[in-house]
Amino acid sequence: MTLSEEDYIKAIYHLSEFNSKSVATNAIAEQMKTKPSSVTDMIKKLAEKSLVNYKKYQGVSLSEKGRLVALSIIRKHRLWEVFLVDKLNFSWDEVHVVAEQLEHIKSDALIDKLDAHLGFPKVDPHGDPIPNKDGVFTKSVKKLISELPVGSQGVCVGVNDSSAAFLKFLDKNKISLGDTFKILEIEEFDESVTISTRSGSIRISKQIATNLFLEIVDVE
Amino acid sequence: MTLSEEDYIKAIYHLSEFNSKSVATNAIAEQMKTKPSSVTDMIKKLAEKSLVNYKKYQGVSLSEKGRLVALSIIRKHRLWEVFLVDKLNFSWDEVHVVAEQLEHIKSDALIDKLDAHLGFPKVDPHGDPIPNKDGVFTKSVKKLISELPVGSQGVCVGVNDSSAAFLKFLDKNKISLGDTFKILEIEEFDESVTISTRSGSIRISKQIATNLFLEIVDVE
DNA sequence: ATATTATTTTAGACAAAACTAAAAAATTGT
DNA sequence: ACAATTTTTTAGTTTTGTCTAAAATAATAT
Repeated sequence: MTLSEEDYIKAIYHLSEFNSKSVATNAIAEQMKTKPSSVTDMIKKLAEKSLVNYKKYQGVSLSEKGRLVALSIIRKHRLWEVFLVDKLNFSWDEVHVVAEQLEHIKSDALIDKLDAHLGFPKVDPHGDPIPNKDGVFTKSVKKLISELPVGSQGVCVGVNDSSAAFLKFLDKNKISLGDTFKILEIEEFDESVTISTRSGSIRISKQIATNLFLEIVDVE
Repeated sequence: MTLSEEDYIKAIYHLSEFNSKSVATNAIAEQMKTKPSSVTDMIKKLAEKSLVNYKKYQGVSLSEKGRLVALSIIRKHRLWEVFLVDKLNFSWDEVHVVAEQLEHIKSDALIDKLDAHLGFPKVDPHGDPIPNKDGVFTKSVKKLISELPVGSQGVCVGVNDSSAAFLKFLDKNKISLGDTFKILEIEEFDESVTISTRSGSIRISKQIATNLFLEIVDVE
């Protein structure tokens, strides 16, 4: 597989991740920052190799073979992200670009050993699940803290309100994207939530809880 | 820099590492497993970018700029080799192929952090020195144990005699390529040598000492 | 010294992956 | 329903790195 082919497969995977229908040529062109005509050319090549299902003017979808290729690239990408953050002390938001290069390194032994070295992580630093060797993974869901029951656990991946005041609050309370939180208790009276963080547990108001997204795995 | 350009630069560096004269087109073609005509084409491109000094029919040599590019690739290659052996438990002889891919990853921050993570190693698992960011490195020399004075230290990188009997002896005494040895004592009477290994110290006969190569750094 | 051999370069072609411009098909608006 | 618009595909180039075949230069041998 060429580097370029792998990038197309990945793009098609991500574009069909949620709607699961066939993907438009234009959409791929936009994602890949290229022209629709180039996309058509590449799709034909991928169809030749039966990595995608393709009929003229009807868009494309990944074949089962293509889906497994996509998942193996995503597995590599996410494992490298864990490595960069956990072992090399990169921050949460710096790792994507480098991982885009590392994901194309071809060596099964390397990925197996990297996986073991990292302690077989289940999610990457953004809270996204890491597929196993056979492409199996637990889907994750992004939810507001206020929507979650006691006992839930997840990685903080986003905010609803990005006002300076709110970000300042987060900073003061040592809450950063990429942190793992667990819901310990929900106060019936005012719906404030107690969450555990690395540095202890804190109580946050309902208003805060409706502005913080957690990425949850294992919820099915 | 293209992947291909980087490979040519590296090939030219390695071919001129010892004789330091200009390198023949044919030699590069052989190293790169390609045809001389392709080499000429690429050399012209590298000359355009003033990475090499080139005059028709006269061979090529790296410019200072080219030499620094070569050393930065070699730095990356050797750091990754250390990572693969020290952190991922690859063995000595498995790492080269994977490192050939990893050396092309473009990110200064990555290499800096990898270097720190590995504890700023001076040599790779083969005993070859790792250039620093500015391309400075201590040359290494390959010598027989019998040629070295007491106090020398180096990585075992090769054998003179590769008979089954000799290799069996090495195995029995837990001597493997990639091990680091130090010369503790040389017995005047029979020129036998005591060396320290990871698992203690052993005495080897002169015959053994004239059949084991160490790669020595810092001898200059 | 010059004929023979070996090396290196040129010229012309090809495959991969992109592009532009134009044609074909599908979708949308009235 | 059909004209206008949008999307997709085709056709023909371009660039990068390779190739083969042939020409040019250098090295060698008698």
